[in-house]
Amino acid sequence: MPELPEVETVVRQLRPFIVGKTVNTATTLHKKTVNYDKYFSRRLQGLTISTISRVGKLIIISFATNKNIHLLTHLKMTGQFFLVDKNNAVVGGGHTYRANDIKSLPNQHSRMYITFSDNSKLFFNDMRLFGYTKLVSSEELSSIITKYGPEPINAHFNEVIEAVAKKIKKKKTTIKAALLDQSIVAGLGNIYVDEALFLAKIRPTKRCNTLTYLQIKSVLRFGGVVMNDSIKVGGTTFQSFNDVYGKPGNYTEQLRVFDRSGMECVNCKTTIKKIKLGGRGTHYCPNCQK
DNA sequence: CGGATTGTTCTTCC
DNA sequence: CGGAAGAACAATCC
Repeated sequence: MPELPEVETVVRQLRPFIVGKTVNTATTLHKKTVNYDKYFSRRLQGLTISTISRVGKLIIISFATNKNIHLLTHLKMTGQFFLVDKNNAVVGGGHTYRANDIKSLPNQHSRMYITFSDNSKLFFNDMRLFGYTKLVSSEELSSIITKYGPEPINAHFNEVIEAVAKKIKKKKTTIKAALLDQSIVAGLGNIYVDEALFLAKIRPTKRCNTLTYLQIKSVLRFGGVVMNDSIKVGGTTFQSFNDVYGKPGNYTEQLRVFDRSGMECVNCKTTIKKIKLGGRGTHYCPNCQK
């Protein structure tokens, strides 16, 4: 599930723990996770982490000692990081999508872990194996980043909102599909798209080219609002997302339509409807959203 | 047991 | 060539 706010939460929590640390060993437990890179461990060994950042939902770890190598992580649906101290205790304890299976790591969902020179560890767990942690050059990284559209939470988003709206207006797909397209705007996923469309009073099924510029800009701005609000409380917990300390985010209780099918609309008490759109569960209020 | 599940990428069709 | 739609990826949970 992790969307931009959850990824941002993870990055902020990992940052003080891993920046400045030096990789002693990297252990691959599942080859797919590291993109079948035979030299994954060898390439990471001895590198000192300088920064951890994020573009959309993609996590980027860079190194002071070799500026041409970057560790890219996409959590996809079920990827999770866990920090373990030098005594092998999961920092902060906690739980995951299965309440008690991170008491000792690695466990059956651990796919890769890094042991730092101080003997602390960073685990990457991923039940469904869609996520990855792979090494790329600076050139590869740049070409990957250029494929991402602007983020609605960016302070300068207003300067590009017209251009983004223009792009969306030209499309014939549903507005939901356009908002999920990371090359148009980065960061929104299934949850925050449904939330933003609710606040903008637009049905997810509406075709882009039938919306006004005002409507398109409205839903883009609301996308920024819901993601910013979510970041403030540590993201949304739904099924599998927990922060690196194993705690759930608190935005779940603020969701207005997502996962609320059959419940009353917070505005008008109409029953929230759930449909399938583009293969994704889609939630909306049939009265508020036109 | 059938159907559902958060994201992205590839394939197929037009 | 390009956009749109749907499948595929894998392992669960309900």
